[in-house]
Parts: sequence; C-alpha cells; structure tokens
Amino acid sequence: MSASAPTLRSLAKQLGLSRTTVSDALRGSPRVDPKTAERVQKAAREAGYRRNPLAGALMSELRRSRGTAFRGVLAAVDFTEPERPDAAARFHRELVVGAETRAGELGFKVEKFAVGHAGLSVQRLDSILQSRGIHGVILLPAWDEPDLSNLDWTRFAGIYTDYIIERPALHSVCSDHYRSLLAALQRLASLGYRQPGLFLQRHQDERLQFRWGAAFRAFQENQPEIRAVPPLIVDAYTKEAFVRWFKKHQPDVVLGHHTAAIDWMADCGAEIPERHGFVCLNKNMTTRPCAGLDLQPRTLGARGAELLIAQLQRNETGIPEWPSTTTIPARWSDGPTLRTGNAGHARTP
Amino acid sequence: MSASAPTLRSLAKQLGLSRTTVSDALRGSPRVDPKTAERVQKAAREAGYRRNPLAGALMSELRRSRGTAFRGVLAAVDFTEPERPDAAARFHRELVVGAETRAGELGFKVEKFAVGHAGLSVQRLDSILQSRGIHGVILLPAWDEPDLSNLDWTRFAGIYTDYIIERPALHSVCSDHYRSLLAALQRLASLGYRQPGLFLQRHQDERLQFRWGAAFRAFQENQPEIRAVPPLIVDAYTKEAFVRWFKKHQPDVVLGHHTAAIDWMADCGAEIPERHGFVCLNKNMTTRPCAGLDLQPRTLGARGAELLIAQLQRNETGIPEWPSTTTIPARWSDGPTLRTGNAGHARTP
DNA sequence: CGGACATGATCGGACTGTCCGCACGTTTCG
DNA sequence: CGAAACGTGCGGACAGTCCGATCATGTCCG
Repeated sequence: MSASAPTLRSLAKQLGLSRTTVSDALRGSPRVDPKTAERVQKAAREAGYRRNPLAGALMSELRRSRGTAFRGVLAAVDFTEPERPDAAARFHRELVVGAETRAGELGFKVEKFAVGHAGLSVQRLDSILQSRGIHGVILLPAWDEPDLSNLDWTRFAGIYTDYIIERPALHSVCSDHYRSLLAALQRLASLGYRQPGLFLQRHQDERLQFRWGAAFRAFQENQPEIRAVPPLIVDAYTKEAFVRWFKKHQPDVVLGHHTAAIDWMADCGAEIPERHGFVCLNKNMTTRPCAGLDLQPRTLGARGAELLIAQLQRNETGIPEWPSTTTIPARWSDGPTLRTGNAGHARTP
Repeated sequence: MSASAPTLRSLAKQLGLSRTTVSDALRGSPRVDPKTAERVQKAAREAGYRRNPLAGALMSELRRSRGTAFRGVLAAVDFTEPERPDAAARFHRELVVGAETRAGELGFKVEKFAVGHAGLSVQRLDSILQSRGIHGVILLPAWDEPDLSNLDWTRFAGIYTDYIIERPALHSVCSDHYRSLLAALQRLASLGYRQPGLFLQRHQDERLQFRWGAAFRAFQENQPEIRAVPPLIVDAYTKEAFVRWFKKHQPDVVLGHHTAAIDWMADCGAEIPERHGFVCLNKNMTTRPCAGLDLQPRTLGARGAELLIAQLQRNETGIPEWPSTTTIPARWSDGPTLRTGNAGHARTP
C-alpha cells in the first residue's frame, strides 16, 4: 500500500505486467488473455484504482489523430424551405460562423449540408455522413418544425439551434427571448418610455410558445408605472391594422420585427426618436439601422458547437433521455430609433 | 513546416530552446527573459501553434498534486441559510445525488462544502479548494441571490443550479418552469378542467422573473375555451386570503406550491378529486401525495456535472463571457388530487 | 583580488493513459 | 517440414506543466 493513489504503472509493476497490458485489460480489449484480464481487474478493484479521466481523454484523442491535423468534422445541416424569409439567411450564416470558429479552436471542422426540397434527402444525408465518418450534427433553425427522425441517431450526436425540436427531441441552443425582452423593457423604462407596445406576427410568437407576449405581459403586470398597451399580434403584416392599433393605444415605443413599422409610425405623426421609439427584436434580421436586440447568432453557434463536441468527447450518440435547452441572453444594441439616456451598459443580463 | 500541427517540442527545437522554456514563455512566466518570451510568442503566432487544452488541464493537475492522489473532484457548495424552508433540503440532496452519479460515470468524485453563516467563509473555501486541487464547483440553489464573487475564479469553473446568478455570472442549469407550466395546463385542459387558478408566494415567482405567472397568463390568453382566473400571488400564505379568492373566482383546479391549500379548498366545499383538483408545482418539496410537477433534481444535477466536466476537460476556468442557462422540462407526475382521464404519456415535453 | 552568496535564465526529469507496430511463442495447414 | 496465421504481451512516443537542478553572471565584503 503506497501513500499515493495507484496508477497504471504501479499496478503493472505489482502484477509483473506492462502498463500497456494493464490498460488494455481494464478497458476490455480483446488483445489480452481473458484470464489475465480478470486478474488485472481484481487487483485494480482491490487497490482502489481509478483511472485519470483527463489523461484518458487526452491520450485517446492524441493517438487517434496522429499525423492528421484536425481531429473531427461536424455537419451543419440546413433545411431548405421555400417560404423562409430571406432575412433569415444572414442569421443562419452567423450561426455557422460562430460554430466554425469555436469548433476550430477545439480542433474540429464544420461542413455544410442542405436538406429537403432543393437539397439532399434525409436518407442520402445519412449515408453521406456515415461514409464520411461524421458523427456530430448541428441543425440550423427551420421556420416550420424540422423532421430528421429518419436519421440513424444511434450513430449521431445532434444539437438544434432553436427552441424546440421534437423529431427527434435533441438538446438545443437558443436565445433567451423571455429574459431578453424583460431586460429590454426595463431599459426602455429607464429611458423614460411609459407605454411600450408589442407588434408581432402570430407565427413568430407561437413558435416560441408565446414567450415574447408572455414576457411583455409579465412586465406590464409587475411595473405599476407602466401603462398597459395590448400587444398587436397579426397573421400578416399590414399597415392598416398597425395604424388602427397605434392611433388607438398611442404607445410611445414599439417593439417588433417588422422595421417598416418605423415609417408607419411616422405617417401617424410619431416623432422618432424625440418622442417615440422603435426597438427591433432581432437586429440580425434587418439591414435598417435601429435600436434593438442582437440575438447573438455567433455566440449561439459557438455554444452549440461546444455542447456537441462535449458529447462527442464523451462518446455519446443518440437521442438524449432528457433533452435540455441552453439559452443565452440577447445583447442590447443602441440605434437611431431611440432617444438617448444615461443608460450605459452594453449587456442585457 | 511540418505536416502535423506544431507542438511545444517542435517549436522548441526550431527555436533552439527547451520545451520548458517555450511553455513558460507562452504562459508569461516571470522566469523567462522578456526578450526570449517575445521571440517565442512571435514564433508561436507565425507557426500557428495552438496548445492542447486537454494536455494543459491534465498536466497542471498532475504537477500540482505531485505524489498525492489526483483524481477529478468536483465541489458541491451549499449556502447555509437560516430562513430557508426545510423542504428544500430534499431538493438539494437529490441535486447532489444526480451530480454524484453522473460525475462518477465520467470518472469524477463530488465533495460537499457548506458556506456562509454556519459554514465556511468564502476565503476559507477558496484556500481549501486550491490546496485540494479542486477546480470544478457546483453551486446549489440559494433562496436569496448567492455571492461567491470573492472566489478566485481564474482558477475555477462553476455551474449554478438555479436560474440566475450574477455574482459571478456563471452558466446555470435549471428547470424550464415556463414550458413545464404550459404543458401542465395543456394536460389539465385535456382532463376537462376549464378554470385553472394559480396560487403563489410572491418571492417564488419573483426569483424566476415571473415565469410561472407569465406562462399562466400566456396560456389563458391563447386558449379561448379557458375562463380566465386571476392568479393569487401573496406575500405570505394565509388561509383567509386563499378562501376569499377561491370563493370569488371558483377555479376548478389550483396550481401552487403550498399543499395546505388542498384542505382549504375542501373547507370551501370543493370535491377533490371528483370535481376539483390540485397540482403541486414542485413535488420534491412536499411529502403530501398529490399530482404535480417533478422538477427532476437528479437530472438537473447530472446535467450540471456534465457541463462542468466538459469545461474542465477544455481546461476552461473563469467567468464565462456569455453565461448560458440550460433548462430541462419537468416531468408530469400523477396523483390522487386530480380526476383521471385518458391522458397517457408520462413525459411533459 | 578572491571567495561566498544572490540573482537570473534555462533546462531535464517525471508524470498521466492510449494506441500502433513489433516481437515472441504456439498452432494450423498445405 | 516450412510458412503462414494467430494469440498475447511489450515498448515507444505523445501532450504540457511544475519542481528542482544547473550554470553563468553580478555583487559584496574581507
């Protein structure tokens, strides 16, 4: 019994074997005599041997990648959807850039694949990934719920980069819309706005399980000095409906995705930014300069790659027993559609 | 220029130095001549050297704990709070069990520490963890916002097992209260309940940024066949306030933490489970048998350990640039306080 | 001026577990 | 009987870090 914890080498010496044989025996390699293996395992149990997990991870990676420069490849899978708004393309690109960067730092490469409609069939994707030896899949957001249940998930680890995926139910990475909207409203209040209004397309809120609307109402409910303006939630954006709502409830700041609303407000006599304001709920989706939330697609992509690589390093494939959602708050971004105040911090925690 | 990625040794050879000097130079050790250090750093940049994070983590552990046993160890840190409800103890225990189990599978051990009030000071904890060579910290939930900003976070990776921690702003793991309540309400609707009521202590909702209340209202708003009952949110539980609310709005099912409400409902003439129902929002906090949400502390603890170990394996310490929150939906659990229906699945997605 | 001592800069050794290739001895088979 | 195949075990190389050793130079004092 030595003072320090048993290692492979001390065990090997004690047994009169080489460290290699002990290592192989403990991991059940077929290269060692079953009798020897049992003897080693018994001795390891008795000595209380516990393998160093870090060294294990390091060495297997090291040995595997001998010579070759990169250690692994991830697939970024995009669903080609004809109805998807064009603006989403930039968001997708940023997601991929973030994933590529982080993956690169961790020794992985990212390759892009397009699936559905104008792209590959799911079967075809499956066989390509299999033959290329790719085991990590990042699924980019789809406007309608994507279906990749036909992939042979016993061989893949996957991450979805949006709130919810049911087919299959994978881990996901997403912006924290609820928290971000609360923080944005708080900021607007500190800038002196008292009647914020929310302007959304129904589908936009539905696919987030109404998180935008819920955060908006929760804020109104818990801030006595805020005058309640009912959210305007429409099936399709029309100027007419917006103008009616705006004139009736007279919000002093509007939060929404559709930047054309800035013009509609002006047409109603709003003075931006002196007396009224507009906040875009996803700045990455518009080119028009305005204040709003940066949903940080790069950070999301990076975190997605990180989670995926962690799974691969644990050698975990398949559909998780309990899928989790990892969220990151949006970053506040100033712009010309709001009056300036003494609010300083760039982060919206 | 070699085919494979540059290593410490290849760099050292190229520069005519030893690997030790190169390593020290790149990490800014005061032991090397500043001129040499600069030369090394320039060469490293040009060669595109990237240090292997796994090897770094392994070796620093190994060297630090020379002789003595290095095994991966995580610290589970609990804040001793006098006002904390007793029921929370069980939740904490389950969290730790989950973390221990998952950590064990990945080759790590978990040790418990109590901080504050009746336990260690933060300074003391810092020095204990340092001298024990522990770099992973799981923070258990505190009723009030915990403060561990005095720990030297350049040497630790941490995970908080509740929604929000600001001091410091770490990654966290938590139940998905918003999604879980929506799913529970959906289930109640499918069982025929039409007037659900929510009964909360204000602090319980505040510390979740009103997610319970927000999900409740979002559901009412988007389900036309549900009759709106205003939530009852109180500073302290009293029978009187509950009875007044219950008689006025006549909910047919009440969702809340406080199981004494079951008796109060009965006193008002409610028939449980034939015509009325009660749903507990955190079954792990009560011993009374009833239907409700299992927030799955074991799964949360397990996922927390997983995320923490992933950080350690990447040799990442410190406060993350963009803290993320990882959420897991609650599991629905049947019980005698609800009438049975034809709803089958155990999971609440 | 020379020896004792301090300081600065660099190096070597040892440490973890894994995987590939090699070696040695035995069995199989044409 | 010789060659090939197989079973089993071993050694080398690999990553980055930290402690102590080493060696050159500078400083101080008798």
